[in-house]
Formats: sequence, C-alpha cells, structure tokens
Amino acid sequence: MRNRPIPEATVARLPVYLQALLSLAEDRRQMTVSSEELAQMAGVNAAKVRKDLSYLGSYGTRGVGYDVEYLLYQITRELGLTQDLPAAIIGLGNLGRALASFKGFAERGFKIAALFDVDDSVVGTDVGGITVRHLDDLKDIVTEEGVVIGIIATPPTPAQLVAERLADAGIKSILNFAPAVVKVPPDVTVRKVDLSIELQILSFYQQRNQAIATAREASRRLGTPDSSPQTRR
Amino acid sequence: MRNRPIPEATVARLPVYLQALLSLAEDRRQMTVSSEELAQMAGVNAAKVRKDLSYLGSYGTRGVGYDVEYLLYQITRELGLTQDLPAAIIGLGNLGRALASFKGFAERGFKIAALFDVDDSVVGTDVGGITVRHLDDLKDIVTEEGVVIGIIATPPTPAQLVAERLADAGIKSILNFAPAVVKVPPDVTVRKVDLSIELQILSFYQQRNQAIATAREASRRLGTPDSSPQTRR
DNA sequence: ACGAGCTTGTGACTTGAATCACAAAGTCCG
DNA sequence: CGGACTTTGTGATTCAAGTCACAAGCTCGT
Repeated sequence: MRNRPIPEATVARLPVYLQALLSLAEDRRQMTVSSEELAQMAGVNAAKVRKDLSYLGSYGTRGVGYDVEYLLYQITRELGLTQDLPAAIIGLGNLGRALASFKGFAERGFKIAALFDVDDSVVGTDVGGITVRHLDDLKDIVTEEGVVIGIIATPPTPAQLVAERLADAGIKSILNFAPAVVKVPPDVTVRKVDLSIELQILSFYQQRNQAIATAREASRRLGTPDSSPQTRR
Repeated sequence: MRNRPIPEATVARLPVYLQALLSLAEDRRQMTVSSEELAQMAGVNAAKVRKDLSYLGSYGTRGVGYDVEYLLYQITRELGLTQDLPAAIIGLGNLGRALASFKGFAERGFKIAALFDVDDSVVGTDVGGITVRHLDDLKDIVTEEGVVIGIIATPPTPAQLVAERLADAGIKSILNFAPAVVKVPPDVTVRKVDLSIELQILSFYQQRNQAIATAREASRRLGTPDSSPQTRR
C-alpha cells in the first residue's frame, strides 16, 4: 500500500485530520486516538480514516490506535508543512485585507510574505504589518522572499493577468478567490475558491429538499383514508 | 436521462457554467454556444459539459449548440436562483465584514438580509448598510426576514453553537467558514470552506511536483553517457 | 432536395473513490 | 499463559464519476 500514489480524495482529507489531531495534541489528556474517534472529529467514517492513513504507512497499533504526536508529525511531513511556506496575496480589497490579517495561517504552516496591488492609493500602505507593493515588482520580490504560493484576491477581470505574472515569477501553486477561471501552464496548480459557487450549490440542495418535503406532504394528504381537500390543516 | 437525479459532481459544475454563460450573455455578440466553447471557458472538457447539461434536459440543437439565454435560464431555475435568496452572516470579524460588503452576491442570486455577532462593541453598528444584531435575536429575525441560508464566519470555537442556533431557527443550508467541523441534524446541509485546508492541499502537490522534478534531474544526470560525479554543472 | 459538415445526446467502457468485512496483531486481566 | 476484547490494515466489492466514440439530428450551400 505504502508506495502507491496517494489519491486526491485522501489528500483533501489529510488537512482535516491534521486539524483534529492538533486539537487533541493541545489538551494533553489523550496520547492515542482510534480511527473511530478521529472519524467523529473529522466528520467522516472510520473505515475511510483507516484507509486514508494506510496510504501514508502503518502508523497505528492494533488494539490501541494511533499515537497523536507521531501521526501529527507524519501528516505534517506528508503535506510538506514542516517549515512555514511563504505566500503572497495579490489584491487588497475587502477579501485581500481579511486574508492578510487572518491569524490562522501562521498556526497552520504558512506565512504571508508579501502583498501586492495596482491601486496607487493602496500601494505603499501598511496592511497587517506588511507594506503593499506594486504588482510590477512581483517577480523581484517573489524571488527575494522565496514566495512559493500565490493567492489571487482581485476582481474577476485582472485575475488572468495576475495568474500569468505569478507563473512568470516561477510560482507553481495558486489559490484563486476571484470568480473567474484562470488558465495557466501545465506545471502550475490552481485551486479555486468561489463563495458564490458554494452558495449556489447550497441553493440547489435547499430547493430540492424543499421539493421533496412538499411532495411528501402532498402524498401524505392524498394517502390519508379521509383525503378530501378540506383535510388541509 | 431527464428524470435521473443530478449527480453531485454535476451540481458542483453548474455554477461554473452559469458564470461562463453570464459573461457570454453580457456582450451580446454570441446568441449560441457549443459544448466545446463552454468547456474552454469553464476549464473542463466538452464531453463532460454535454453530459452535465443532458441531465437537465435536451436544451441544445445538434449542429448548432446551446442558446445562451435559454440555457442561462434553465440552469438558474435548476439551481433555484430565480429569485434572490436571503442569507445571514454570523460573525463580523475581518472575514465577516469582507463577505458583508461583497457586491458579487446580489448579481448571483443572493441577498444579505441580516448580520449577527455577540460582541457588544459590534452589535448595533452598521456594516454595508445593515445593522448588526445580537445572536440572541437570530431566530426572530430569521423568521421575520425569511432567511434561508446561514453563513458562519466566526472563530472555530463558537461555530458549533452558532450552527445549532441556525438549525433551531429553521435554517437548512449552512456555509461554514470557521476552521472547525460542525455537527447538525440530518435535514441540514453544511458546506465547509476552509482557507488553510486549501493552502495545505496546494502545499502537498507543490512538494510532490518538486520531488518529481528533483528526481528527474537526478536521473538525467545519472543517465548521461558521461555520468561521473564531477559532471555536475 | 440532397450531401457535406457540425454538434449534440447517450450507451458502453474505464477509472477512481467509498464501503464492507474480516484476518492479523496488539492489550488486558485473571 | 491463555482467552476475551480492541482496533488496525487491506483485499474484495459496490458505487459514482469521467471518458470514449458514434449514431442521430440539424444547417447550409448548391
């Protein structure tokens, strides 16, 4: 099992396990955790946890569970988070600012190393302790600071341009918050996070469940022995 | 095909097609669009587009493509976005504020109808034209305003409590930005968006690709006819 | 009105993920 | 030291998603 490539779906869950393990490690009461407990905390089922962890290696002990600290380290290592990765944020509107001042990154293996914008009224100002630089200086500063991750927090239109500049600066990993699909060279990975899309997906299920509830209600009425129209309560 | 339930994966892509269609509809040059074009814009392949759309019905014309306006309407309807859905944001830290003042929601079928917090220095203030109310008033205001979607933008600790309050207020759809897994009754749908998790997934692939590049580099050196150690350039 | 040329819609197939279920390997207690 | 009890690790199986490939259906030019 050990040498097989780790499935995408598993990679996407590792950070969730990591989060759960961090909270366990914090209150030092529990040295060890079972797949069942971990599954509860992560909101998945136990078999999935075991299979996922088995891709990393045999880090558990039968009859006991997994050593919290050890597993924590192994997942951290597998995700490449043993030292803080420097990231840059491009676009300092509301969202960019919120991201720049988000304290959670530091705890989770990242460091905001640079901020960029094109608006002259923003360039040169200080956001969360870092001076905003002009997008034109991207390549130099990225090289200088060793930035490896780019976070696009611009409006949709400039997103493509920014992605190209990032690729040109040698960045291989991009997180895109702009509501636009960006095209990049094949050696660059982009993940998209779109708030509206998430809401629209919710809307679909909302509507569907409502339709089901309505249908059930209707058939309940029709199904009752006394199913005359006036039965409506 | 028509009556089969729409696959989850397809539902998740419909909003992306919607986005593409909106931009086509804006510049009125193109009345019709082929699966190939749409695929390009959405960043997927054409066969997938056709299969996805076929779940909604036969809305295309062979030899021609899909009518932009008509398809736009059908997807909007399928997603339940024909009228604006009222949403509430709970937690007005940096992220909550950014969301509250995000203009994109209105264009995409949503309306921020209410804001909540527990901090007395925030309750009563005005954010993006809406007065922040205390979390304790949640149920009343949700009923009053007909809110159907809850957006959790609190720190991780209060997230579970907020989710329970939302469920108690009758909300069936929750978008959770807090870095915590929340448990809800089975009739409530939760989608989680976690910025750190997205970055951690990127980190994994970043590291893996780097490892591959390094390995290739090494084998290139070893593979050369003259593979003596000093060949290193 | 017919054939050349597109483009859709979909059955058949392939790939990948989730689930099941159980042997293997450990602990604990009398 | 042995047997009852846990819990892992993983083949085997089922289920969902993605891809292929082509007949069906439409347009347009002649």
